[in-house]
Amino acid sequence: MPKLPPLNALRAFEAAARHGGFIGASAELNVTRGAISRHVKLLEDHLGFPLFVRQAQGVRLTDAGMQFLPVLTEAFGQIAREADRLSRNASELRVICPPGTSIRWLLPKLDRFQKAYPDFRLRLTTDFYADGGFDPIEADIGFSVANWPNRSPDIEVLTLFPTALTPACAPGYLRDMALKSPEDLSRCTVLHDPRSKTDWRAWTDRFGLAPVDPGVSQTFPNIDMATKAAVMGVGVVLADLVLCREEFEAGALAAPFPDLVCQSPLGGVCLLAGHEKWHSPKVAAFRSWAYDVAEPDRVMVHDRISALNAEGSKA
Amino acid sequence: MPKLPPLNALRAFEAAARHGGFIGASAELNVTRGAISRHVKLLEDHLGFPLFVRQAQGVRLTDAGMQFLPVLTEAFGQIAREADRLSRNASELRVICPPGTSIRWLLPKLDRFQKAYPDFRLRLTTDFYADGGFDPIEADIGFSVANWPNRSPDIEVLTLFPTALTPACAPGYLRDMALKSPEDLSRCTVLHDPRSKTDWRAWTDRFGLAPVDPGVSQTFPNIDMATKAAVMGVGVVLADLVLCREEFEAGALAAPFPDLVCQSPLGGVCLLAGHEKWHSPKVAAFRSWAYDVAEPDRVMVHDRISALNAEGSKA
DNA sequence: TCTTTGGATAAGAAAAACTGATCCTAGCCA
DNA sequence: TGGCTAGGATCAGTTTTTCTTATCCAAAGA
Repeated sequence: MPKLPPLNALRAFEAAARHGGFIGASAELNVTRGAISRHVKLLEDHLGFPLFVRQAQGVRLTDAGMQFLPVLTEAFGQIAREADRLSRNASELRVICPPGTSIRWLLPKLDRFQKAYPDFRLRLTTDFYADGGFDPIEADIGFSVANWPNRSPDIEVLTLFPTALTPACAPGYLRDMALKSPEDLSRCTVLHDPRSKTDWRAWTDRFGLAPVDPGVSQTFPNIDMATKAAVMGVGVVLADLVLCREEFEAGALAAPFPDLVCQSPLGGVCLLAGHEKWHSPKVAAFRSWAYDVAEPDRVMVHDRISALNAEGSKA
Repeated sequence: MPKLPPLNALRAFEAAARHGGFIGASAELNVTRGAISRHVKLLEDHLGFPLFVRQAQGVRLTDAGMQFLPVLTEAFGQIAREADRLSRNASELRVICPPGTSIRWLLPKLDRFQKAYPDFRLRLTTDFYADGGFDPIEADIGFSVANWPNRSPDIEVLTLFPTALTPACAPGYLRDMALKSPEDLSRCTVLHDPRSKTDWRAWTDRFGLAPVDPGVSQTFPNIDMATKAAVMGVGVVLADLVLCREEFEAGALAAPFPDLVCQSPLGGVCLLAGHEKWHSPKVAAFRSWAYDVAEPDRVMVHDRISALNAEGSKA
């Protein structure tokens, strides 16, 4: 096994050869001429043959030096490029998040993340099947629900906030339809997203009600569109207190049965990633940030649920 | 232009990754575990991401580390192999020498060179047109004559000894032919090598003689064969006092006209090489050795010529 | 001849790398 | 359960390396 010459001397020689002199190399490496001179001499002593011919006006490569240079340039270049690529990769945080959670919760907060961690370049995809995007496998961290079935065992999970559900519609719609009791929902238009059939069932089950069998229902590709339709007065949506928090607080959505709040059987919104990625610095930074940012939502849901429980036991 | 990480740290990481642990690396690099640990940490800090996952029973490469390792191994390998190749190359001394000079002068002395410089592996070729040998252009140093026409100007030359010529033949031949004066040569068989026609002419010119026009002449491919034929009593050769020194001293060759010694117009036997090779350590070693070894021959020819000059002016 | 360019060199200062000792953690084994 | 072991991390102190600063020096050009 051939032995490796002193590496810093190799670098000094490579720079000197590339610049055609020690002065150029000393500028590139931020050292003095003397340092380069000593490095080159050391390397020549190590190799046992000269790399430069010393002339009055500088140096000229020997044949051996001429043969050595391209090998070094290429080798160092490969190392530098790969190190750079890996660094870029490490500073790029690839997040995958379903469209509803993304638009209604994550996106409005992301600029705060960028301010807090300006070194990370965040790439978000909301489309698990995107062509032009990145493979979900390649993502560093993803948003999901806590009780997703068949979760691989070495995946780490952190719940950001529980999913608390209650029917909601535009205030005008509520007035027009005169919604007094859950049975009145049969007269309404129910606005679905792909998850909400299970959730409606959980909601009726939770409060011992008959399944809701509306006259009209519409299905939207995600929770955001269903919610927007509800705000426009199209019908009733099973709203997430957190994801629809803004609409509730602005009065754009009203809850006809504010006491009938249940949690989703799929669990709350959570972050998840494989063990190694989970503990990488960039993902650790993101999840700690996300957990902090979700604090008010966790508190809000918690307070609401406890208040209802207290009221229920009091009644 | 991507920046190069600390090179010694890279080497430490590469060794550690290859050995699957810091202890193996510390053995390979002859340092302690702690040194490897610090190097790896330094590199991780520089890159901004971890290369190893630390576990109770040692370390495991991260994805990034796994991607980095083969690049480093390959780059370091290329450097080490090329350095090794160049070192071997530098220790190989390629000498080109005409057959006569080679057999009659150089070869008998070469074992002394090997003893003096055991690190050099000497490759000698006597054939400028050899197929299996090496290109004369690739030779490090060559033997020639000092006054070769059209010599390229940046070629350095060192004359080892002058070429002093006088006719010579076996003592029996001399007796049988009763050689008394140069004119008697016309009765002899003259033994030629490719150079000797010019030299005969120089010899006759030098002493104001008519050109030798022998009844019989034979031509040999090199001076060694012509000399051997002369020793066998075939005819007369224009002998070089140095190259035929052994035969003269052993009495195998006799000079019919010992006072008629001239120097070759082509000059003495010399070493030559391009400027750069000339000053390389291995060639410098060889030529200084060769010059020393040629000392007795220089002295012998010098003494002989001065003696003749003194005698000539006295007469 | 004098100046400029570019490298070589040496002494001392600064930085780095290394060692040796000690600490720490997780698995292992009785 | 607790000691044992393997393998790293860390720290203080020392050794080595490396760098700088300040001269030299040689050759080319003005």
